[in-house]
Amino acid sequence: MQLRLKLSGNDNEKETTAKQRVKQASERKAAANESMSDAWQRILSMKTSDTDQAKLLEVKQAMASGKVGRNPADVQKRFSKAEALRLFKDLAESQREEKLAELVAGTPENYVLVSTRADIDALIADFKTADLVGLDCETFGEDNGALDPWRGNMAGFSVSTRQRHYYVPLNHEETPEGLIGVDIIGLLKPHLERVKTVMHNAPFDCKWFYVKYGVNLVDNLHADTRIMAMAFDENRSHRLKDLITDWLKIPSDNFDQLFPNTQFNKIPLDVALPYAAGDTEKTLMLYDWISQFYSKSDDLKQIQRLVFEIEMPVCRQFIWSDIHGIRFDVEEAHKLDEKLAKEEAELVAEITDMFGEEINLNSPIQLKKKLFIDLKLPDLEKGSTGVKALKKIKNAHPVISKMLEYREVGKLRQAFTQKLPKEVKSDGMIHPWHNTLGAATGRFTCSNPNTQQIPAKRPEIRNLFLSTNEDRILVSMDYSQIELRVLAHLANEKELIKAFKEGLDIHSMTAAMISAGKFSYEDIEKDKETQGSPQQKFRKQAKVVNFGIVYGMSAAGLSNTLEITKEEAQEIIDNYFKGYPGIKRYMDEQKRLARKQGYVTDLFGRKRRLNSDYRSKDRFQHFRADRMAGNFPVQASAGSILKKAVVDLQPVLLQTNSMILLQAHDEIIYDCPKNISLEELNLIRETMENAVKLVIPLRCDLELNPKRWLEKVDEKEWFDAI
DNA sequence: TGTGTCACG
DNA sequence: ACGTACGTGACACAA
Repeated sequence: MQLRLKLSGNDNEKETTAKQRVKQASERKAAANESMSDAWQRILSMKTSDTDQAKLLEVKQAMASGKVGRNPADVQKRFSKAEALRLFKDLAESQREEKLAELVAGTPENYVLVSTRADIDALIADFKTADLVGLDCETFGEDNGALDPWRGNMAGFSVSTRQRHYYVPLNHEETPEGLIGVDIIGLLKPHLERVKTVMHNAPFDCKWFYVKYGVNLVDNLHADTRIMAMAFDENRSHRLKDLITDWLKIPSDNFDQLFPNTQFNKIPLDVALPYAAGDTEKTLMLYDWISQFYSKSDDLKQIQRLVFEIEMPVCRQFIWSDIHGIRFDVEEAHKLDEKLAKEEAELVAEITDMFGEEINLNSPIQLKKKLFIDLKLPDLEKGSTGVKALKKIKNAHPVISKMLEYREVGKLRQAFTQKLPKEVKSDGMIHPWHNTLGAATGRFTCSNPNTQQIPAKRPEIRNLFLSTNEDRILVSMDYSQIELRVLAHLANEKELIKAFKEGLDIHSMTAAMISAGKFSYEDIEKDKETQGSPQQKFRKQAKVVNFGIVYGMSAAGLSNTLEITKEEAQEIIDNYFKGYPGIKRYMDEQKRLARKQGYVTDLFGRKRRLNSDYRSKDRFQHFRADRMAGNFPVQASAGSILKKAVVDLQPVLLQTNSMILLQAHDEIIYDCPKNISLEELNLIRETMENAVKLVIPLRCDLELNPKRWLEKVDEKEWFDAI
């Protein structure tokens, strides 16, 4: 076990100039006159970043205790900060080697490196008696391929039963002789697919096993400790290492510190064993640690139900979604990108012309200088060059509207037409990573790529997403006004409930409310499409208010977005709350609860813990927490309703031969057979609508996109033709 | 690595 | 003294 690190280049080999010789001579003189403690005092009093300062102090201590010493070649020179930092590297390296040696020497008796056929049999025997097995795979690959099962490779995986902890090497540079020619996966597959497992960040391991080896770990996945931890405390780091250190008080090794810039397949097996098997042992321990709390209170029992009845099934469902992926039209994407590139180039030329010089239009610093100093345009947003700020000064100079166009085109290219084709894997599909419990509110997040932020206003990007094949169609179903419906239910706001029950246009309803008697609901409805009418203006404002109120918007905030005075904004808010007194009551109650209990909950018992925010000395932080307290139950309940729907949908998906491909908070994109019947689609729709019983009904809108996302086909025409 | 900007619900 | 709309992820720039 020897890991070698590249040593930095040898200074002596460098050519010495006359100037350097003079400098060295004076340094030698200085060095002769300066004691080490003086040198340290000098160095430590220099202006240094916090991390460097910490490093320097560590070096000073290590030198004092003789752990590290000056390089003989440097002794003649004056001791410098640079030399001290070089010593830190040496120190870190020797500590690392020490640590690795310790790790290997301290490998527990019940840790087994699987290196023979007999070891595999022992593992299988343990599988047969294990109630729960911890599992974790180690991966490697060029260019972040270690995070991508469609590009990288699995070095091996670890398995923990409660008795023993195994590391199974699959693709290490070092192959145990006893495993040459042995079909390890083939032997273990039936057992891996049968045991109940627990993993930390299960989607990662499940995807690797399925994509690389066709091993299905999804169906028997019992628990994901990352999800358990998130439900237990949404406000902290959920890395296994951090959870183990903070909750179980067990120190844990950090891979990057132990193996800087090293791929896992290059790691000697005697080190890989304690490191990898350590992780699965800790995963099991973390599982047990969290589990013991579930019986401690009703709240925690509710959290347990949330995890095992909602979160885990949803997690499993979306692992399949991501593995399946969504087809993407690379060719059309390139064409679109070329078209946009032309537009962009023209805009850049025009803008450069108007600016009189070439600047980087993507640099806020350069743009700020150009607009507010060179062109002396009014700076109304504290130096911001964001869309909002630019729109305000649109009339001050013709270049502004060009800038806005450039921004739009540039964004579309860099974030979508340039980026998305790179995400297409060898199977022609985009495989996003849905993190089913990614947001503190319980909502999903999505990455690589984030399909939740594909432009919705311009159809051309969504149009690049295709149905899986000729026999399948895309279907999208989105909950109509789910957050406002949830708010009406939670707040028990009679007017809002009535409006939803009668199927009224909710924004028009609010418009009538904030017009304070000037217009009735009918007045607004009659003229809401009339360009420039006060009715239309009120409805537009009402839409902003309906959303804003859920976010805990203040008069200042509303005046900003509506570009009205604070007084006018306050009046709108007052009218809103006068019209919907239940909402005011509800929001105040949530704040009160949050301040009293330190948390608020959603319809499913999901919690948002805000006590640390309220402990802050910063009063702004308290107001922020108040807004979160008001917003959380609404956002979280809506999100949880969708998750409950996903659980309820499982038999329906089987029955209708359908798949879920994507999710965007209040919307699900399905892959369905081309010959799916209207009755079957309605079954899916009704399952979503009936996920929970609220005082008002939930409604889902259905859209058929047979070939391309957002390319709508009329329902009636489609079924008549089929 | 942090900041600004902007895409989504 | 000030902040003044919730929740995200991705990119380019600047340090």
